[in-house]
Amino acid sequence: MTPNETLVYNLLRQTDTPLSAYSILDALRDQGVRAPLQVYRALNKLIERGAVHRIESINGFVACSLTNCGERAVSIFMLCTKCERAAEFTDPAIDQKIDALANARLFAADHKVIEMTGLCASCRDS
Amino acid sequence: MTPNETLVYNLLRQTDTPLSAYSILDALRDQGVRAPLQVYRALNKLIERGAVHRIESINGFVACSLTNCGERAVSIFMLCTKCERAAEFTDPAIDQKIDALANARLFAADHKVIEMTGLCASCRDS
DNA sequence: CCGCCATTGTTATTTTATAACATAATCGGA
DNA sequence: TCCGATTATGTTATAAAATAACAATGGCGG
Ligand SMILES: [Zn+2]
Ligand SMILES: [Zn+2]
Ligand SMILES: [Zn+2]
Ligand SMILES: [Zn+2]
Repeated sequence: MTPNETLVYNLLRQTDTPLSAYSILDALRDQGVRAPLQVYRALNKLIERGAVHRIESINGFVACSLTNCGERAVSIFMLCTKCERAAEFTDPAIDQKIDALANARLFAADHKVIEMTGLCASCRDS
Repeated sequence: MTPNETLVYNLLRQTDTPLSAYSILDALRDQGVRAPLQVYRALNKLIERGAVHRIESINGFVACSLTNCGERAVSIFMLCTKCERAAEFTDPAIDQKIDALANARLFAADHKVIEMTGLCASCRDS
């Protein structure tokens, strides 16, 4: 892991809310990260190796909170619109059903995304 | 449906590849649409009523190809990276399993996204 | 006719991501 | 050791996507 990747990864692991690339940049500016590309390059490498996930629906990035999240099964994210926390899960049964749907259509999937937005358990009653 | 919404919706129905808001703008410029906001406003209204879907992973928009796609079940998109076509499906069993996962976590979902990228049936052999 | 409200139009700005190019560090073989 | 290739970095500029702020229009009910 290169220095820039380490900086980005350690920052992401400290939070359970997705960060935008530019907020990562701001947070790391005093540690030598000065340009968006430095952040995006680090993020892309981290994503490639499964250490970080991109949250498509909010243009954010989170560290993977599961072990061995590599391409085994799709990650399912629950994104709270109030506290902004992201919770990551996998569900082999759902994954298998999605694969079956793709196979039935002869679609060769190389990346799968499942995201939900709504209110988390602690935000829904308050 | 307002004039701008009609323009955007009719354009989206003519294609099976997702369009970006700015390519919609370009296509409708000679019909009086001049600013991004006119497109985004129309898109938001169309999305609200389920006539159009946003494809999160590519910042694109497609007309719904199913009947009564309203909030009943989640839409599942297969996005070909070669021909760029988007195919939309629903699968009640998958939808039910995702709801069960959310319920088990006490998460109140108001929007669900499932997207796959890869090669479609016709592009994978060629 | 008048006030209300939804729709539209316009300019400017913010946010997100990449292009293009230059530089430095690393590493393996001649 | 020297060289060439690859990999990582840094920098500036630009493209792409989305929204803010504000003004003007156009029905429509009273
Ligand atoms: Zn993960
Ligand atoms: Zn919450
Ligand atoms: Zn649909
Ligand atoms: Zn295809």
